[in-house]
Amino acid sequence: MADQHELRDKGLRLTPQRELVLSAVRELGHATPEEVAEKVRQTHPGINLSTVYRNLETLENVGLVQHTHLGHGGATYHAAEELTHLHLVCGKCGSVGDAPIDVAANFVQNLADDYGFKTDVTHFAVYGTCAACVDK
Amino acid sequence: MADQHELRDKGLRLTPQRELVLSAVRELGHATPEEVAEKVRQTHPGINLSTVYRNLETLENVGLVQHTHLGHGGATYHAAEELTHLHLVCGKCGSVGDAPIDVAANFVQNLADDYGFKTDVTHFAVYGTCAACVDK
DNA sequence: CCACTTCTGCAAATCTTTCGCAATTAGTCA
DNA sequence: TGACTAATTGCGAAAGATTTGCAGAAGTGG
Repeated sequence: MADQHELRDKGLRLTPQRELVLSAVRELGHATPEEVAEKVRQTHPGINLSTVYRNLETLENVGLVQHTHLGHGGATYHAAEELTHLHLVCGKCGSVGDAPIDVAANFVQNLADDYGFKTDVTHFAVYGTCAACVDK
Repeated sequence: MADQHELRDKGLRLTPQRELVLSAVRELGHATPEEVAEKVRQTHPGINLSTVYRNLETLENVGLVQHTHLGHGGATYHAAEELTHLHLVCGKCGSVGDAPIDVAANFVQNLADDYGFKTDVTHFAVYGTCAACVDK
């Protein structure tokens, strides 16, 4: 019911596919369109990949989900309310770690002060080498 | 001649295509493989896109160029010696601004201290809204 | 229940990047 | 300089990801 309201409040139609895509994103935390589709197929086997793509886009337009680039081609989707962390992508092992956005507070402030740039800290991935790989 | 040395010192063969790809990257500053190819075609019309991709990869392996993800699918290449800035990508107008890496020094330090994560600050783009678009 | 508009499924089209292969070419050495 | 060997190029095909056009199906408001 909550779902129904939040989707319809945004002016969207309430379709099973749409609901499932949204809840898949919420359950998965990080997820590529492919992964979302796979998740949705558990309860709705016939769903088409195009539908997943379109719904992710639609949900993003109304602000319920957001995507992040973790480096390669593919985007990764998150539920909007869960976007309280940034991603630390290790170039060696490929792991994706999280860190609270607070660690970037200073950085964001610098960019705002010096360049008038309003940083969307949840939208970019941070590249580097994770602790485990640094030790090697 | 300087070029010849730097390429051969890395154990690479000196082909016209290779040299042209490298100088195209240097002249262009930021460039997608497609843009590099276009630039190279000005003096070497027959060059194949595959060759550009392969040379970019090769040059990256020996450290003469590097790529950055500015958000969408495509990678953007830079000459290694020019990588002294990070990229501020505006989600509204699509502009790509530069900022010296110093503005991130604090941020990088935080990640190192708290997570043992060694950040490659030149490899990621920073997303947000540029000053011009914020004002609107 | 009807009419209207949005969605979905499907297939084909794009776009970008990678691969296999045969022909070409740079670099090395006699 | 003339081979010889391995790296490199061109080309076409292949692969992967995302988008688009359409016709039919489904939700929405009246």
